Amino acid sequence: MAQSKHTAISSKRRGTVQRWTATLIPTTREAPAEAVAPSHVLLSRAGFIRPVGGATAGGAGVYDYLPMAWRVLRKVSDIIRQEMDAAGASELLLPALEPVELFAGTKRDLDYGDLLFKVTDRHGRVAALAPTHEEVITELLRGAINSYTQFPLNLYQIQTKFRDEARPRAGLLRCREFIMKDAYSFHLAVEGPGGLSEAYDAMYRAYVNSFTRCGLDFTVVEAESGPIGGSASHEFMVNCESGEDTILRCPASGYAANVEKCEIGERPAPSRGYFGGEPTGALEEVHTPNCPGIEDVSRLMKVKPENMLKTIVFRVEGGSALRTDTAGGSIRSADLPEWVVAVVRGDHEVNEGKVKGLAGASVKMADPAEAKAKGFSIGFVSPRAAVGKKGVLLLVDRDAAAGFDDAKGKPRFWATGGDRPDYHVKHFNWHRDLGVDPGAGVSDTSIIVGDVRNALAGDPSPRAAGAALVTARGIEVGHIFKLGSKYSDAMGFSVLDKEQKKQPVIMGCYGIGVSRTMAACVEMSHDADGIIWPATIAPFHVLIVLMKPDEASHRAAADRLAADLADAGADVLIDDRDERPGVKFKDADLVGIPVRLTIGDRALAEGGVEFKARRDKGKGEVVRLDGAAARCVDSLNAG
RNA sequence: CGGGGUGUAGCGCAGCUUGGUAGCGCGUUUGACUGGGGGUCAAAAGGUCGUGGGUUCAAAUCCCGCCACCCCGACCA
Repeated sequence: MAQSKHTAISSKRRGTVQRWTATLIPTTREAPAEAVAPSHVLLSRAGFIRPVGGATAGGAGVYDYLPMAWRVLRKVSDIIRQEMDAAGASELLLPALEPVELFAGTKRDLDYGDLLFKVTDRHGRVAALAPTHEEVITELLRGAINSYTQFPLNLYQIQTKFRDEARPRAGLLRCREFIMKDAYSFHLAVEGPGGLSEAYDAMYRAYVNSFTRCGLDFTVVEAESGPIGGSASHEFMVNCESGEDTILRCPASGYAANVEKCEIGERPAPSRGYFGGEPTGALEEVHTPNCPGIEDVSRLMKVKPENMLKTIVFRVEGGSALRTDTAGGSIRSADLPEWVVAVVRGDHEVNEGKVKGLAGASVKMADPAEAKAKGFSIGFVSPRAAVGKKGVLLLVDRDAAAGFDDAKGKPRFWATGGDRPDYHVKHFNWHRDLGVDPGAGVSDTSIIVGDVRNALAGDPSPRAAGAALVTARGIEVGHIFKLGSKYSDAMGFSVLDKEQKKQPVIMGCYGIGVSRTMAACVEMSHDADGIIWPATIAPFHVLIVLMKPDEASHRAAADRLAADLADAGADVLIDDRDERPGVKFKDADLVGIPVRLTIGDRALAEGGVEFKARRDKGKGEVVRLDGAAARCVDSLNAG
C-alpha cells in the first residue's frame, strides 16, 4: 500500500508535555574518558545513555537507556513498525533465552563461538541469550504451520539481542546488548507471487521508507550474496565519515557495494598478454628472517609492496561443491582442487568471496600447520608453490599477472616468496620462474587469471564504462538477506505443496539495528555544540526554555504554549530548572531538540517568544505568542 | 587473540621518578550576591587510590599475579 506523506507531527496524535525537573536528563560538561566517537560523547553528555555499573565496571558495551534515549528509540521503532506492518509483516515477541540445543542443530553454536552469551540454569541446562532468532522462529513455525496455504508469512519483532563482541566500541555503535528489529519471511518458492523475492523487494522498500522517515542520509549497497546467488543481500549504510565500514560506489550508474562484494569492471589486459615480458634480471634470493608480512619484507628488501606478489593459500572445504552447471549436475568432488593458491599484488587484498567464485568451491584460509605439511612455506610462499603439487588451483589477479609494465614501457619487476623459510626472491618472471608455461594449463596445475582482489577507489566501475569507483564510509544500520532453505533444511522444516510433494521452506531474514540507528543518526547529524535530531525521531519536538521559572506569568505562558503544541501533535519539554541562562542554552543545544522557544522578559515585552530552530545559527527571532505554535509546526514539518 | 595505553571523589585529572597524614578543576549541598550563552564570594559533604599478594617501621607510590576499560590490528551483525 502506498504511504501517504508522513509529517513529523500531526494533530491526529496529541503530543506529550514533560517538565525537565520531573524527568531524568543528567547532562554533563565532560564525557567519560573512554568516549571517543561523537555519538558516544554526545549521547553521554546529553544524558541519553550511561554505561551500566559506571564507567569502569565490567559493563563494556552495555548501556542504560535513559528517558531521552528511550523516547528516540520508541520513535524509531514506531516508524519501523508502521512500515513493516504496511509491508504485510506481523509483529510478535520471541524469548531472548533460548536452549543452546537449537543452535547446535544448525551448528551455529560453533559458528558463533565466543560471540554467544551462555547462561546455566539451576538444573545445569545451558541456554543462550539470543544473538538472532532464525532457529527459534524456524522451530516455532515448524510446529505451527501445517499447510502450504499459510504461506507467505513475514514475522518480525523488536527486542534486545545479545552478542559477546570481541571488541565492543564506540558506545551504542557496537554493543554487547543492543536493540534490533529482526524479521523472517517464509515461502514455498523464490520467484513468483508469494515468493521470497516478492517479500525481499517489499522489505527493501520498507527499509528505504523507514530510514528516509528517520531523516537519515543513507546508501543501499550490495552485500555478499548467499547460496542462492544474484543480488541476494543488501546493506543499508548511513553515510558518515566516521563509519567503520568502507563502501564503494560508481558515480555514473549508482552501483554501490561493500568491500566484500564489490565487483571490479573490465581491467585492460596488458599489451603483451598476461605474464608476457622479459626477466628484469637473474632470480636473486634475499635473506628475510622473521619477515612473513609484506610490510616487513618490503622495508627490508627496499621493494615497494606494489612490486611484490602476495600469495595466499586456501584449503577447499570438504565436500561442499558449490559449482553446478545449468543441468543441475555437480562436478564430482574428484574434479575439485583440494587447495587454492591466490596471487595478488602486495598492496592489494585477496577477496575470499571472489576466490570461492573462481574456484567454484567453498574455501577458507589454510591452517598453517596443514599447509606446511603440504609443502607450502607459509609466510614465504610464491606462485611457484602451486606448481608440481596434485590438486592445487592457481588463481592470479589480473594486476598480478602482468609481465610487462605498459605505463613505464618496460618489463615488470616482481619480488615474491622464496618458498623456504626466511627467504624471498627478486626478479621473479612468470614465464621463466613459475615452472610451467602459465599460458596453457599443463599437467596437474591449472591456472586462472581473474578478479581475485578487493576493489579500491579508482578501479573501473563494473556498471558503467569509463567510470571509476569511489569509496565512502558508512555505518550499517540495516541488512536484508535471502536465506533460502539453510535453516529449514537443517531443522527439517518442510511442507506439502498442492501436488502433495514435500517442499523445503524458503526463508528470508531482515534486520535493523534500532539502537545503532539512533547512534548513527547522531554521528551523521551533530555540530560542535551537540546533537541535531531530525524532527521525526527527536525525543521532543519543542523545548520551551523558561528564563524565570518562578515567574508565574512566564509559567502560564509556557503552559499555554505547551498545550497548544500538544493539541497540534507536538511533544514538548519545558525546561523549568532554576539554572543560569547559559546553562540552559548550552543544554538545549546539547540535547538537540529541533525547535527551541525561549520565554523571558526580553521577548515577552514585545508580546512574543523567541523562536529558534536547532539547525540554525544565531539567536533566533521573536514571534507573537498566539502564532508561536503554528510557527513550530511549520518548521517541524518542513523537515 | 596480538601490539600499545590507562585504572586515584559522580565526571575530568595531578600526585608515583626519589615510599612518610589524599590533592586540583567541574559537578553536588548550604547561604549571599547575581540573572539572555556553563557567573562571583563564602562554607560543606564526598575517596576500600581497580584487585590479590609481596617488600618495608611505613605503599596511591617499589615488586609479582589477576581483573577491567580505551586505542590500533585480527575477527565480526
